[in-house]
Amino acid sequence: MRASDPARTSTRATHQPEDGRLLRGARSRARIREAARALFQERGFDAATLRAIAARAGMGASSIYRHVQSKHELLVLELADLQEEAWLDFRRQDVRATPTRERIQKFFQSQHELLARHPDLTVIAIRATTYPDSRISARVLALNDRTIGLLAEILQGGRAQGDLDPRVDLLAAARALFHAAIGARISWANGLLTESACRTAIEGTVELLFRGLGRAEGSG
Amino acid sequence: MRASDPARTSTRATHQPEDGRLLRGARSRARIREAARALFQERGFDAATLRAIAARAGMGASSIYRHVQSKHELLVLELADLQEEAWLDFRRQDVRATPTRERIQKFFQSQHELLARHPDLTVIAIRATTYPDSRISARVLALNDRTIGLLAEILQGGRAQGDLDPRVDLLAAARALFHAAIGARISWANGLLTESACRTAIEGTVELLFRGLGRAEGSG
DNA sequence: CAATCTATGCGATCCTGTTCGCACACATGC
DNA sequence: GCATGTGTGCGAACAGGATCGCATAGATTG
Repeated sequence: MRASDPARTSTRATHQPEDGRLLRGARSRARIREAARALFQERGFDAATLRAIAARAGMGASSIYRHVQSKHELLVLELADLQEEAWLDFRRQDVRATPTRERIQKFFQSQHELLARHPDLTVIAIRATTYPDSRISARVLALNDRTIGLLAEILQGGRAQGDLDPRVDLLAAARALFHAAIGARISWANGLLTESACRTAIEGTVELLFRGLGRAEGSG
Repeated sequence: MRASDPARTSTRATHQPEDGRLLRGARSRARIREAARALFQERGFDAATLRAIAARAGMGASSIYRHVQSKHELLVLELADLQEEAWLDFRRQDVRATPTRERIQKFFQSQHELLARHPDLTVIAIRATTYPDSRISARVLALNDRTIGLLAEILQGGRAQGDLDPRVDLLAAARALFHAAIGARISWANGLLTESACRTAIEGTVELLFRGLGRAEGSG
């Protein structure tokens, strides 16, 4: 087997925590991530060359692959951080008693606010999911699933309070919301939608799903 | 200005229709498309090298760029054909009098049947939309919009027959359906969903949107 | 026919993500 | 201290998509 496998974050049981090599590696990883983040922000993902990232991190390009499986992974790491941030942001201001629809809206707002500042994150993450046999693809999908899970959790709360039709498949609903939001963001990233139009579109989808498309007999 | 611009399909007014050069070009394009289609099918998009496509088409790799802007474009051409086929297939068996929900379901079935045979088409098309400054991205989005338009048209018919709540934004609904379907297909392409599970998921989304998420007072 | 323009084709080359083989540093076991 | 194993780094090389400059065949003009 090859020496180090970038997949695992090292630190085997046999190693002392102050192993010089591991410390060095950890510092390198930190420098790489910092360089990547800065360059993605400055030039965008595609224009941020791996060699440029490496240079800013003070190392050769190939060395990056000791710590990361692919360039996409660098972005996925950012995405994970940002998603965490969006969740914290949401949870901080979430009140479980508010109507479910509003809670969902708030969540998308939190997310949108952060994503709007990092145009690449959404789009390149989507791109990553189009390399089906790469491990990065699975990572992104897992992140997505976590977001979908949070949405489902909110919906679940709504059901418990009788806000929602008890028959609907909440996970399916969460997925639909999530993917619709992504669709809107792709349009935004491609310049077909302004940032606020994108937000409005997402809001519209939420309303749509909540109102229901079919004519509810007795509400027309 | 450069001589030939691959963007336009040549044939300027000044040229006779039997201009030998243009005929030759047309034949080359045909060979390229055939080679690309075959290799995409055999090996998948990523494994189908441009040099291999060129070889099978009987020309040098760089010559392809006389006729096409990028490798992605070769796929988009396939996608456009396939979409046309899906529409024809749908229209052939569509009966306007059937309930709207069923018509929508049928449409997705038509589409799904064709896409299931060409795993790359959906996924790589999505990837293409993640290169925001390329022209291919816009082409794919335009194709998507056409599909969304067709869905909206069906919904419109439903509204005319009183099947649907007159207040909903049909375009937004069409978009939501479309993007939810794409989301399911990405999962399918990544092996998280079997083909039939993917179809079921799409059906579920349609049902969901039609039933409506919010509790319709008087239906529980 | 000569001069010119245009559509097509080609090989060399570039760029960039990624892999490879080797070297070095540190840690561990004898 | 020496052999061995492991974590890290590097430069060279590879692969594949894209670009460039030049060549050629056919069309057009005079």
